[in-house]
Amino acid sequence: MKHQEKIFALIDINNCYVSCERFFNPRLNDVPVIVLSNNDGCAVARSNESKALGIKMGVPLFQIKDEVKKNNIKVLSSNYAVYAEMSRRFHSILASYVAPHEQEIYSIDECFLDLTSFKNNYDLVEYCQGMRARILEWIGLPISIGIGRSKTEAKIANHMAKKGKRFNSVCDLATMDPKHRKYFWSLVEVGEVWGVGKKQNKKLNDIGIKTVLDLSKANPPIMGKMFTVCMQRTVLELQGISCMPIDDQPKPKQQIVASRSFGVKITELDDLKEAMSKYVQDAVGRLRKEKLLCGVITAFVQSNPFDPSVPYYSKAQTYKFSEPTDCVLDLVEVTYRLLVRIFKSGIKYKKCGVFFSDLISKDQYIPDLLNDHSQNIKNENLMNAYESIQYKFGKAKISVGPCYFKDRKWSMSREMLSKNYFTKNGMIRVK
DNA sequence: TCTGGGGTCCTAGGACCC
DNA sequence: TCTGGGGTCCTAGGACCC
Repeated sequence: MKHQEKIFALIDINNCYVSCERFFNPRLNDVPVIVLSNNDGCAVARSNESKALGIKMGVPLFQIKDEVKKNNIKVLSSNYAVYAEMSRRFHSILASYVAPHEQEIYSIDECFLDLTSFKNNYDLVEYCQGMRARILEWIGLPISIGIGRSKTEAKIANHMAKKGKRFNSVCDLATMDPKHRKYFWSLVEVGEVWGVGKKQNKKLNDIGIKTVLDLSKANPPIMGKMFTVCMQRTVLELQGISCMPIDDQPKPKQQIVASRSFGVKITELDDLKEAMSKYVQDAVGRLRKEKLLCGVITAFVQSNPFDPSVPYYSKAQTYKFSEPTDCVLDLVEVTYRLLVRIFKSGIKYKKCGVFFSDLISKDQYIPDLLNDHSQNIKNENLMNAYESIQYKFGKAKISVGPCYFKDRKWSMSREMLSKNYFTKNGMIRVK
């Protein structure tokens, strides 16, 4: 049987966080802009003007402060509440183009669509240009679209759509003349391929595979042996054989992590406790939203790994619950006990956090017959009341520990934060 | 002075079992 | 004297992604 050719599109928001900020503040248009990571640490989004100035992805702000000043680069703290709402709208518009099983929400700013059923009756480039125009008109975000016979090829096509002016932001590798495809691929470094990171890039270069074209010509089983099964799949995907289907129903989470670096160094156990309890409450919020229970909790603390003047301190402790839980009181209490065990005085702490793992679905969990189930019911009532109060009156009204008070020592810095342009119902604020 | 946070998957190796 | 081998599960660590 002939291999059934699939068609995928990868749609992403150009310079996502910068584009979101520009939608609400047009004065940021046509000037260099960067958006920083938490704590105003690194540049995680750059406008094209900033990229042209040579600002690299992930570079710490303090290393580029001269360039920022000289070129009058606009610098913003990240405003995830706004980006998340813009992302929701982006994905929901794309959902209107395909059946539910044909859309995969890959990340905050990326989405795969399976367009196989459109290939015979539509000009795909024209169709995708329509999407682009609609997203720009409806939510003001610029996007790029790559089309390919596999997800990996669609990713490369997306890269080309951004780099090559001739493509006008939509690049279709699936129907491109193979001669042209080969030519373009000879110009793209192999490190651009989805799944090829720094280490593998080097290893590939060492054996003479330098471009996408080189990798596409490799022998899949041999590459599987020399590297991993993932690499084998990547080569096959570049050869037009789709190995990764659309994942329209993401698996339930396997772990939940909540952690932050501190704005200043922390030395006191009490401050760590406050910070930890906030992170636990954040993680519990996500746990309950996904209707999961936590079986294992890990708490960790770290000093600054970049400070060469003191030895790096990093410690973690894990606790397994006899019965999985989503009760914030249990989880905070255990975290405190773990924290006491990993705390060492005299250390300047830079970061701490918690991992929840061994997550199981609340609906499928069968409680131990020998345990007292009445406590679970009490806990659930407590949690519901707790969450209702927070929703109605704000998080600062009730919490475990004083962690939602403003201006805690350990709070992260966000000195260049834009407004929250949305209300809690997702409406745009007018004032 | 100042360096993000939240994830997934794969592999190798050890323990254990029959 | 000769001393198997296949399977599973778990964990730590690595690599990668956005």
